Amino acid sequence: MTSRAGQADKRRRALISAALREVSDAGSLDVTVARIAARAGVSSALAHHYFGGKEDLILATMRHLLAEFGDAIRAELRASTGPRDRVSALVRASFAPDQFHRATIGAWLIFYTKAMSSPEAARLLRLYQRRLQSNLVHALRPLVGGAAPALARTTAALIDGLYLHEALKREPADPDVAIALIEATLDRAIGDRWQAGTGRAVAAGRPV
Amino acid sequence: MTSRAGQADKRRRALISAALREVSDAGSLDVTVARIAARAGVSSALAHHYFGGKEDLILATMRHLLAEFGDAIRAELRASTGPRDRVSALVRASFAPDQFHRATIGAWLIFYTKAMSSPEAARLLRLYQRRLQSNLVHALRPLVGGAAPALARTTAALIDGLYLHEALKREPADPDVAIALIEATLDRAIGDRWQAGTGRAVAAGRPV
DNA sequence: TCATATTGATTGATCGGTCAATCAATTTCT
DNA sequence: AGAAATTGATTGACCGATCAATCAATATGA
Repeated sequence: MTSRAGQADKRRRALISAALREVSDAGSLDVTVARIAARAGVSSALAHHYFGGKEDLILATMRHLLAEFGDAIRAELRASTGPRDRVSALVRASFAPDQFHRATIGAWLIFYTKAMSSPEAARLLRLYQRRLQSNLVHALRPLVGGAAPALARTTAALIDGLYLHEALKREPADPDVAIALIEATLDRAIGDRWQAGTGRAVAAGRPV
Repeated sequence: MTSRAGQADKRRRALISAALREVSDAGSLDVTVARIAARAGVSSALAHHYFGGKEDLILATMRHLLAEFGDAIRAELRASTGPRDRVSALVRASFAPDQFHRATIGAWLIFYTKAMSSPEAARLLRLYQRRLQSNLVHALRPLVGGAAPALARTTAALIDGLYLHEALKREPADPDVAIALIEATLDRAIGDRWQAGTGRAVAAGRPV
C-alpha cells in the first residue's frame, strides 16, 4: 500500500491542491498555513517541513498552475489542424475547462497581483506571458505576416481581460462566449487576407 | 491660517492619497494603517478617527479612484466630436495620464482582487464596469448597430487586459501603444460599415 | 534499530483597534 | 473685550488576536 517512500510527493501534491482551493475560496493570499495544512489533512508544521515556508508553498502552487497551462497548450496544439486552427487551439487552451474552473480563475488574478511584490512570482508570470506571446506570433505569422506581433499582443490582452471580467461575475464561468468574442475579433483581423477553410492566403489584402 | 474647519477634508484627502501611494508601492493591500498615517503625516489613531477602520479607508481610496475615472470619462466625452470619436474618447479616458500613472495601474489591479473577498469592493467595481459598458454600447450603436454589445464587451476586456499587462512591466507605462492597439481593433470592427472621416455610414457592409 | 514522517506546543513579531488624555480653535456668557 | 466653556483634532500607549516559524518529542515503516 502507501509505501513510506512516495509519501513525500503525495503530501506535496495534496498541499498544493489545498493551497489552490484555499486561496481561491478566500479570494486573496491572506490564508494561513494552518488552514491550508488542515485542508490537506496534515499539521501546519508538516507544510513547513515540505516547503520551507509559506512563500515557497505559494510559489509552488503558482508553478503548478503554470505547468498545467503549459500542458493544455501542448495538447491543443498537437491536435490542431492547419494554421488558422493553431490560433484557435491557443485560445481554446486558455479557456480549457481545467484552466477556466471557478477555483483557477481567481487564483490567476491573485497571482498577478502577487507578482507586483514578489520578484519570483513576476518572473514566473512573465515566463507564461512570453510563451503565450511567442506561440501566438508563431501561429499568426503565416496568416497576417508582419502584423502578427501586434495582433498577438491584442489577443493575449483580450484573453487576460476576459479572465479578469470572469473573476468578478457571480454566475458560473462560461468559456464559450469568451472564445466566441476572441474568435470574432481574430476573424476580422485575419479574414481580409485569409480565406477560412481554403488553407491558403488570398492574393491581396484590403489596403490599410 | 489653517482654520479648523476644512482640516477634516484636508486630512481625509491626505490619507487617501497616502493610502494609494502606499498600496501601490507595496504592490498589495498588506499595508499597515500606521505606515499610511505616517506617510500622511499623522498618527494611526487619526486615520481610525476619520475612517473608522482600515477597510473603510481602503474602500474610500477605491471610491476616489472610481470618481476620478468618472471625471475623465465625462471630460473626454464632452470634448468628443461625432460618433466615431465618442468611442475613441472612452478609450482615451481609460488611458488618460491620471488613470494610467504607475501608481494607479497597480492599484486598479489590487482592487480587482480585493473585490473577490469584499462585497462592497465588488459592488463598486461592477458599477464601474456597467458604466463603461453602457457608455461603450451607446457610442457604438450608431456605428455597428446590433453588434454593439459584443463589441463593447470586447473593447472593455481589451482595456482591462492591457492594464493587466502594463502592471507587470518594468518600463514606464506607455498609453499610446495601448490606445493604438485598441483603435486598430475597433477600426477593423467598424471600418466595414463606417467610413472614417465622412461622418456617415456606408451603404452596405461586407458579409459576415 | 534507524531514518523518515509527523505532530503539539511554543514563541516572537506584527497589527488593527481602543481609549484616556492633551491641545487648539471657536463659541458663549458677562 | 475677555474669561470660561465647549467642541473637535490629535496623540501615545496599550491590548488582544493572529500567524509564521521553530523545535523537541513521538510514531511508523524498513
